[in-house]
Formats: sequence, C-alpha cells, structure tokens
Amino acid sequence: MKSNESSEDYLESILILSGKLPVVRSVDIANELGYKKSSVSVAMKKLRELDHITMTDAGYIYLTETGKEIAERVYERHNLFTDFLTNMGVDPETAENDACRIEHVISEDSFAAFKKFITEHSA
Amino acid sequence: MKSNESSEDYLESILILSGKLPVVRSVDIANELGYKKSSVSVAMKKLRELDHITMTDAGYIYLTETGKEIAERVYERHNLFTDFLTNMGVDPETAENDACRIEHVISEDSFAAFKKFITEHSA
DNA sequence: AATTTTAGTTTGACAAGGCTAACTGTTTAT
DNA sequence: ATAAACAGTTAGCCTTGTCAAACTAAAATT
Repeated sequence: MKSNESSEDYLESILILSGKLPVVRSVDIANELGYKKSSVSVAMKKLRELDHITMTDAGYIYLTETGKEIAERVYERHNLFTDFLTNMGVDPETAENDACRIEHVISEDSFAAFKKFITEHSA
Repeated sequence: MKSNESSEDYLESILILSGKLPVVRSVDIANELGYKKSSVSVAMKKLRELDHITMTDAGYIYLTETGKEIAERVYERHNLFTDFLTNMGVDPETAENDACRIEHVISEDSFAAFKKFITEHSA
C-alpha cells in the first residue's frame, strides 16, 4: 500500500472528481490536474497494476479499497491545511497550492499534531 | 535566484555545517545528507554554475550572497516547523524529517501565516 | 455514409537526481 | 619511498514523471 507523491495526486483527483462528476475518465483527470492525456494514461496504467483503481471498457475509473484509503488520507490533509491557511488570511489559491504540497510530505504523527493544535485553537 | 528542492537541501546543509565545522567540504555534505560523494560533486558543480557557492582549490565550500539567502530562508522554515512539531510531542526524528520536507514546499505567505499563528499561540 | 471530434494508448524523448565504477591527485602511514 | 587512505571528478546507468507525436477506435456531426 505504498504510494508516491505523483500517485497520491492522481488518486486524490479521482476522489474529488467522483464527487463532482457522474463518472471519472482519464480526460477529466487531465483537465483537473493540467496534465496531458498521455501522462494520465501512463499513470492510470500504473495505478491499475498496483490495484489502486479499476477501469471499465468505457474508460470509467473507480478507486479500489486501497486506492480510496490513500485518496482519503491525502484529501483529509489537503482540507485541513487549506482551511487552516485560508482562515489565517492566506490567499485561497496559494493556500490550495501549499496544501497540495504539504499533504504529501507529512507523517501520520505530525499530521495528528497539527490537527490537534489547529482544532484546539480555532474553537 | 530560483532554486529547487534538491539545491535547497544542499545549501541548507552547507549553512548548518558551517556552524559545526571549521571548513565545509563535499565529503562532509555527503556524510550529513547520506549521499554518495559523486552525487555531491555533481550538485556542487551545479551550485557553482548558479553562483550559489564558491569552492577553493582545496575543496572548501562557501556560500555566496544568493546561496546564503536561500539557505537561511529554508533553515528558518526548518527550525520553525521542527520546534513546533517537537513542542507538540512529535518524536524529534519524525519532526526533523517532516520539517525537512515542508520547508521546501511552503510559500512565503503561508509560512508567514504559520509563523504568526504558532508564535501567538505558544506565548 | 462520410467526416470530424473525442478518448485512450503506445512510443520515444527529455530532465532531475540519485547510483556505481573508474580515474586523478593529495595526504598520511609504514 | 612506497603503500594506503582520502577527496574530488567524470562517465554511464536507472527511475520517475512529464511531454509530443502517431495510432486506434468509438461517438457525434453533417
């Protein structure tokens, strides 16, 4: 269930798009992330091999259990940091970008520490 | 004065080692960062070309103005996050590692927001 | 029915940034 | 003085992750 930064971004993107679109396709991910479809195609192949997604013949993409787990973990971090930074007056776009970077590099323990601190001090 | 994650790590390492050792050489950086000396050699060549360091014939490495600027900016972030996380009870080694990652990916604005928040709430 | 658009894949190129191995030159020991 | 250890460089390889270009196939348009 290992995962690298790039894969995490793709999985998170699939999760987010699942909430916005009836079905998620490679081209939707490409639009969302600003990548070329060939890049997404390669990445999806890899995620299929790792069993983090499945893809129907029509090209509809679904997260597997492990894929969903990774995506949700990353997304939780994403939201915490985005909310915190925007609450602190950081420009929403900057906050988004920074959250997108931090979400990948923080350990379980440190995330828990941040979460505790932030929730305690924003009540 | 652009700089990528890898270069920032090298420059920060040079700054830190400058405070610990009488002179800083490539081999010291290799030991500090856990890289091979060939990797450091290549990286130092690049940093020389970018004018972020100078190197004497004896192999002693010094930060230029721009190099010092980058190193200090990164180091300030490093310290803030390390201190914060350890204060929050995160294992020092984990805190170090996470700070080492976050320090590279956070914008000026978000760093300022964190700094303000943390200092306000730890008085 | 024929054409155009859309979606996905494959292939080959490239840049970053590590690595190993082989080489040079300089100290330090024997 | 010779051998060993140490420091630095270069060259070539590997992986990751992007891109563009060329291809296939299905859907929508005309």
